Amino acid sequence: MPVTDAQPDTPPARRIAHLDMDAFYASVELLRYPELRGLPVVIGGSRTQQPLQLADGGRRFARLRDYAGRGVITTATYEARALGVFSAMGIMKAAKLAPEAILLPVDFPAYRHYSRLFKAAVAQLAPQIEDRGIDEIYIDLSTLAEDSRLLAQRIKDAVRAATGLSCSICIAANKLLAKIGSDLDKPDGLTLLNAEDLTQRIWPLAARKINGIGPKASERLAALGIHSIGELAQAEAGFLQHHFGRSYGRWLLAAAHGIDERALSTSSEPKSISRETTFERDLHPRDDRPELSAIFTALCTRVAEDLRRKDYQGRTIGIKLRFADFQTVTRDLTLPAAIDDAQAIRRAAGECLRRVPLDRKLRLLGVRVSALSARGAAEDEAPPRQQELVFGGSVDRPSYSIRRERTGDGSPATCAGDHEARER
DNA sequence: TCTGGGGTCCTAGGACCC
DNA sequence: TCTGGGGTCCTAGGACCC
Repeated sequence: MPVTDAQPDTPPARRIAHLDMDAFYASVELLRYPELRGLPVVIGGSRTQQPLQLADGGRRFARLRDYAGRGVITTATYEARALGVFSAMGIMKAAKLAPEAILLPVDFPAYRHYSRLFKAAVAQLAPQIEDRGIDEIYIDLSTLAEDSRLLAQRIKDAVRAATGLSCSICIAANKLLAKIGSDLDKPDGLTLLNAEDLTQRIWPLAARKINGIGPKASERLAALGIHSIGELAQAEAGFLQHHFGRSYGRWLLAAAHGIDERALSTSSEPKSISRETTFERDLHPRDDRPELSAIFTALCTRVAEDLRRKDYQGRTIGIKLRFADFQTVTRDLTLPAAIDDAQAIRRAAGECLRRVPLDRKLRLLGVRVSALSARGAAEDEAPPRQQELVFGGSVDRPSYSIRRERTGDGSPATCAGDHEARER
């Protein structure tokens, strides 16, 4: 028999690693402030004070109890987590649990620097990498020959050599399992999962541990008596599809059985660029109009700077408002051509704003640009008409329909197409 | 002393086209 | 005029992730 490549029933086994840096932001800060090692330290807050340099060479750090404001915790060291303090917790709440914990401001440039270092170190050993944010990646090891444990240890060593930081890593058959596995032995973990581990090590875990089952879905599952991944795996397909829809229901069951065929996505383009801010105090569109107006314009300016820096422009401009009661609304507007300058963004965002009734206090304002394209040919557009830029006010230009404008300017293919349609 | 900021993806309805 | 249907674009909201 000639050798063929047809082996339909046994696809080659994949080896996928998930690597997650341990308490990443906090660990970077400990490199800078080694005297904080072993202490409960949290990173977060919007206006957190920098450590104070003392005359004797020492430093004075802010404590959680000193904080007043609306910030949340971004990262906590394991010592702080032991006190019940976790990511996304309001700082004021965390201060009740651990008033003496050290509080440091976030320093994204520093974290991005270490992020690049660890990713570059891994890429030296295994180039097939999917970026999953600042502190985690997937790595496809399928084409490498080396033993999994040795490979994982080499990757961990390389990350530590490049950054001085520890990470947790899991090698499994797919992204879903590798992601769950990297959390099993944190910090500084090294976990290998094979097919037999599914029932023993995965099924006892909470369904919430599956990437894609969030707070809402896990709550609904719990209401149906499903708490663990194993319980989810035993559920009837029809039952899950009835309660969660066809698509999500099917996915839930497959995930619980450890099935995940997704390939790594080794490159991607941004889909949107946005800036938003939560105010220190709630602002009223009428009483605080000048302040809101200034914030709104500043957000547009920052988005425009981001676009320029990254060489993108966008056709869809959107706003996000969060009222004092936390109700959130969005409005967006698609323009005939992509833009990237602050004034044009401000005008379009202003149009969006006029479609929201502004009768209540706001806590957040955001501006987003999507439908992005690389900045290039279409840079020379007619200069935008001057208009008064006021927050939510009546601007003397009438609100306009983009849909009308688009059909109005007549795309070349329209007429011929119309005829053909009527012929039928 | 409630609840950050930057993202992605999905759903669903209406407009519009063929 | 109603019937029928598929496809795309736009908009709004929501779940989820880091």
